[in-house]
Amino acid sequence: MEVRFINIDNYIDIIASLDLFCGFTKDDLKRIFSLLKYDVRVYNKDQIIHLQNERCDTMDIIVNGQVAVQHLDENGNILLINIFLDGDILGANLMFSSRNNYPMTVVAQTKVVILHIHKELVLELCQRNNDFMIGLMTAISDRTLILTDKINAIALKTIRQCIIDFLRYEYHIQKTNVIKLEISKKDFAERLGIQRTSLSRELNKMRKDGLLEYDSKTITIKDSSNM
Amino acid sequence: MEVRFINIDNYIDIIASLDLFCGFTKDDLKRIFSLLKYDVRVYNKDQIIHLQNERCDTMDIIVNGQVAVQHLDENGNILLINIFLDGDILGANLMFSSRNNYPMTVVAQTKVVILHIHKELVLELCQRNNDFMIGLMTAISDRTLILTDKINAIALKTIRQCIIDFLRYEYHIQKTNVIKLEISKKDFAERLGIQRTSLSRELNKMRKDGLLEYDSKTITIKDSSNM
DNA sequence: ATAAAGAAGTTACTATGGTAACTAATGGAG
DNA sequence: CTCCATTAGTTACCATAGTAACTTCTTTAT
Repeated sequence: MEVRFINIDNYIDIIASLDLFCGFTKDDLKRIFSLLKYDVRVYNKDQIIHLQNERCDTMDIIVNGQVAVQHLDENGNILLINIFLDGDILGANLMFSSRNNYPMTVVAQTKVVILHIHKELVLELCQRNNDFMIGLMTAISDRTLILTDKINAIALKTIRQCIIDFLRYEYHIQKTNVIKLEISKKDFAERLGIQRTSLSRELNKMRKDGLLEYDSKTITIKDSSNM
Repeated sequence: MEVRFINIDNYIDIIASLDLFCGFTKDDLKRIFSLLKYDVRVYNKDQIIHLQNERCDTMDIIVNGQVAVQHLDENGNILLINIFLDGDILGANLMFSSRNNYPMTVVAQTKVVILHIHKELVLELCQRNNDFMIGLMTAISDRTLILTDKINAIALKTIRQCIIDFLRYEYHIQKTNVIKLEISKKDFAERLGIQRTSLSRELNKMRKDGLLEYDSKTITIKDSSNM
């Protein structure tokens, strides 16, 4: 559970390259960050970065690595909301909202370097630079879309419908009937918030119904007319 | 399906009283709105204000009335996301996000008066007044909380768990075991995204299990230890 | 006051999907 | 290369909740 504290200088190039800071020069950033209202920390894979209900005092920028935001229930069932990557921002919405507790759990998916910027510094950056404010606004607005997409993806749907929606979406992206799975079946199940065995069973049924074929790495759409 | 167009002057007092416009005088507002990048419209109960996937070009302020944001599936099943009231803002997130189609359906719950402000005017107001921008930021941030709350409320839960969560929350608000229902059972079911009959059945089971009593207006918690 | 509409309750039937308890396959680490 | 851990697949069993087709109770409008 090691959390290493790290000097900002090692990361100033990466930070300066983020869209959010495009209105600042490296020297600006060095000066601003010298005010010390930030931490850079390293988290190991599977380490919890923020627990649900934990108070939020910092805006987090992922400098390097992958972070999962997930809903957990009391039995440990997981619904993955989204994976965030290098340059993505977490907690910005909680900084400006009327409540500031993490509504979900944030977990490192890989080794992750995170820049935690304290609230006062965020507000200062907003005042100092309009592009920064607009950038934050966009980040927060996009967050609402991730959440509505998630609701649309899971609400009122059977497992089969979720699978079909996923395949439709991936067909649209990959432009082929042979959909390459970038994630494990286990992770796919978590993404839909269902049991792995239930996913397995439904894929099997769909194969029997002649809708698709699949192996561990791909799903091949056979009959798109009935999906 | 009548949509009446109305002059802003009738509503300038109400608009000026909204938190969002606290940084503007009535004269400021009259001058700004004279630029004509807005509409005021009246919608009747049950009229659709924005359909899912419809493009969003305006930020909507509810001047008067109630509006429901809901997820609909292909069979017409409803999951109510939230009810918005006088002074609430809709679509602000879509204005700043990288995608701008309504992810859900917006329906008038009562007769509603809505101020539709066009994107350019919103951006102008942001530049002109920092309080307006901060106000928008808060509105959008709070929207993410509504959505995460909704996901937490329905994801991975049985009907009984949803009912218990609702009662716990209402107990916390109403501070009595006799929970007054402000909504119909039908609406309650929509809020949980379930069938009305399933809600009915589960309430019945919970009564048989000695957890609660209920009638059309109230639910009385009998055994909070097992909830 | 009464009809008509809407909300609420009931229940038999059924499909969906979670649980548990396995076996089989895959893939790193040493 | 082979162990061990992780991931994947299978299936019997059962609980949950949707569907449909009713009845009964409330409102509301005339």
